[in-house]
Amino acid sequence: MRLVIARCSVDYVGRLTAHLPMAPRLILMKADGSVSIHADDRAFKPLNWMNPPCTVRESVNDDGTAVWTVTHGKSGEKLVLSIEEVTHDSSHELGVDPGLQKDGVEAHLQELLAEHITTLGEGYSLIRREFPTAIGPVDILCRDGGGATVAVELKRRGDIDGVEQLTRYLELLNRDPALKPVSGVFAAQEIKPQARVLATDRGISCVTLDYDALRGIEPDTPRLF
Amino acid sequence: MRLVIARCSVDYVGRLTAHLPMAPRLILMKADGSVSIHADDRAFKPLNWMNPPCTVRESVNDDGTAVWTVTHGKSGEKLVLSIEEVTHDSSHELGVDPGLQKDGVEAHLQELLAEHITTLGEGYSLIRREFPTAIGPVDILCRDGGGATVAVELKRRGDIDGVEQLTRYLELLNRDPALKPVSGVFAAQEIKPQARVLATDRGISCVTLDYDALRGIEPDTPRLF
DNA sequence: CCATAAATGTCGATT
DNA sequence: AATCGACGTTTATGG
Repeated sequence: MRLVIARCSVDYVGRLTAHLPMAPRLILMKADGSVSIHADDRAFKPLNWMNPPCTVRESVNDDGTAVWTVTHGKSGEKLVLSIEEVTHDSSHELGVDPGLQKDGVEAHLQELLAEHITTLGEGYSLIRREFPTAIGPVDILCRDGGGATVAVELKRRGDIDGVEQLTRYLELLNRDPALKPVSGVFAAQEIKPQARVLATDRGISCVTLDYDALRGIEPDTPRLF
Repeated sequence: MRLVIARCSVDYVGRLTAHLPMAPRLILMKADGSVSIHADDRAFKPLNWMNPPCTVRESVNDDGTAVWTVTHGKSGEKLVLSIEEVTHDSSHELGVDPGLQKDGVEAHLQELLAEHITTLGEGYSLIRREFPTAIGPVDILCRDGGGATVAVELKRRGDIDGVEQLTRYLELLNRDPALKPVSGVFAAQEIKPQARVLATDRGISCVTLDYDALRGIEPDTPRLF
């Protein structure tokens, strides 16, 4: 990883055209070949960047300023840096990162809810996760206490488009005489007010999930070992 | 801007839970208060980060390792860094960045299509761009060769939610006796297969736009100067 | 490699 | 504060 602090101007030509006037910035060049140009704000987001795989060509202008041309072969995108005043330039060997362990993303929620399907109501039973349809997999398909089919759409944050998604599934599933009638459950850690209104309006029930609680309790069908 | 290269382990608790085992990384602390932890890959995306406004508290463990606790007051998110071996630590004054000038393709596309409305078909004529409705402006409203109203939704990338958006407009517009019947056109530089399927199922036609071609040809109504 | 859905999405405008 | 739409979205995953 190479860290350069320098006054630079940048031009990007690719999916759009962008220009950065000359100013002091951080140029971050990673071992994966990526280049990103950071100001002292915008949180972790760079002003400009180039994703790998890309190649960097260094040249020198007539007036002595260095020019780095970063090219992304596949897409034809190009990033051109003119570098005036280098305040800092250091390289560091970091090695391969052991990587990030995440817990609490949608996949985990789905696992947990499938394991604790009675969270949705007394007598519920799982049919299957990722139930395939022509327009994509339904997160969870199950039966309610009365044996009727229930389609569950799962989100970490329940927004209006999640309700739309579930609505599409329900429409399709209810065309199948073997499954019909299929009701819908919109389950999320947090459900936005408007999403709740839309869901209710469409006869879809909303369930707010408590991840920590789900993780804490015993599974519906305890393991044998 | 402070750049620290150090062996560190990181724990994030907030919207999800995440853990990074001890390894050498870049810790980037910006003047805006943000903190981000980078490995030598993943392009410009950090392994972990905290957005401003947040506060950093430095303390020292019993075994002498430094612990930085980054707290986001509003959301309750927390980032805890244990720092073992600092290889590099430097600070740099960058000042306020003059900022990025973008010349987007996006806005231009609407202009071009409005100018070349016959791209959609023989005899098409523009009613207006950004036609206002109660749920937001329709990108382009026009008439087809037979004089019937056509609503156009325009995207750079045509995804399924663009079709949903257009569907909502169409439903609304078709309640207006003066406009009815209104048909829909989904126009984008690239249309995803699933979006195309959904659009077709709803009687919405799809048009793939060629930005360069649109820019190259003469306008339908040539300018007088 | 293409298509699709998730993301600690982020970011900005608007209500 | 919530919503909506755009993003050079990026990233992971499954076919």
